[in-house]
Amino acid sequence: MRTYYHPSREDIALPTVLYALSDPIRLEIFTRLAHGGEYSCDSMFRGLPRSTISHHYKVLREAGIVRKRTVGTQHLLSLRRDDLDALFPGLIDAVVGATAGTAVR
Amino acid sequence: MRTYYHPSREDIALPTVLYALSDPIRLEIFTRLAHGGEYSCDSMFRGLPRSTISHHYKVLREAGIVRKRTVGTQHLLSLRRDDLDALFPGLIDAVVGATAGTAVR
DNA sequence: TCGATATTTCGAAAATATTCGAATGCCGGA
DNA sequence: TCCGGCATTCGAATATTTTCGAAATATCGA
Repeated sequence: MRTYYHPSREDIALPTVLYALSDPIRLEIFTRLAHGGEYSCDSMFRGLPRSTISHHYKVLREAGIVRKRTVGTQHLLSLRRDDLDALFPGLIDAVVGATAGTAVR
Repeated sequence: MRTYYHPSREDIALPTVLYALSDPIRLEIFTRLAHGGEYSCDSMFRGLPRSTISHHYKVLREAGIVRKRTVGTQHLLSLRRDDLDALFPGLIDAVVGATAGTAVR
């Protein structure tokens, strides 16, 4: 079973997190995950090349936003809500709330 | 008197805002402004070249985070808190709160 | 062990961002 | 009108990011 690098909680830095969320595709992945549950990578996006999506998963994972585990042949993503809420209280909710408006684009 | 481009409220987009805040220098400018008041550009940073700082001001201004007005020979910066709070409730406070911790780096 | 499925990694091209020194623009006062 | 102070803009070097196709990796089931 394959494992991936995940930063530990104390290595999650705010600028890195903000950067990771500043891309529309990543922001969309983030908001979907924020509504709960784990997603298979495959199930999230169609129409974009796999390698592009994979790149964005990596950015989110290395920023500490997302946790990834492998189950069989699938890779499941979930939000590191526990860590993010502990480090940056209110941030996730504010971002998720902000994307609910029209300003996301 | 010189005027600068400022996006109108409805043109402020979340990814752009998050991007602008994802640079440590800009994040620091942001948090200083978030504590209130207007700052002369000059008074904010010493030790870095003016042109570098000026570049970051521009990014913040064009993202809609900062308002800039010219008074005589000085340029004063202030946070567009009214717009940001209206568009993204809780976001400013969450980011400011997050920088209070050690995770800013 | 072979093939199918799910996803990553590599590599390279194009786009974008950062940094700084030098040159420039704007304003007020002598 | 010329000068000095404050800040921006230009231009160029460097670095980083984004994107995608092709090749590679990992796992499961027949």
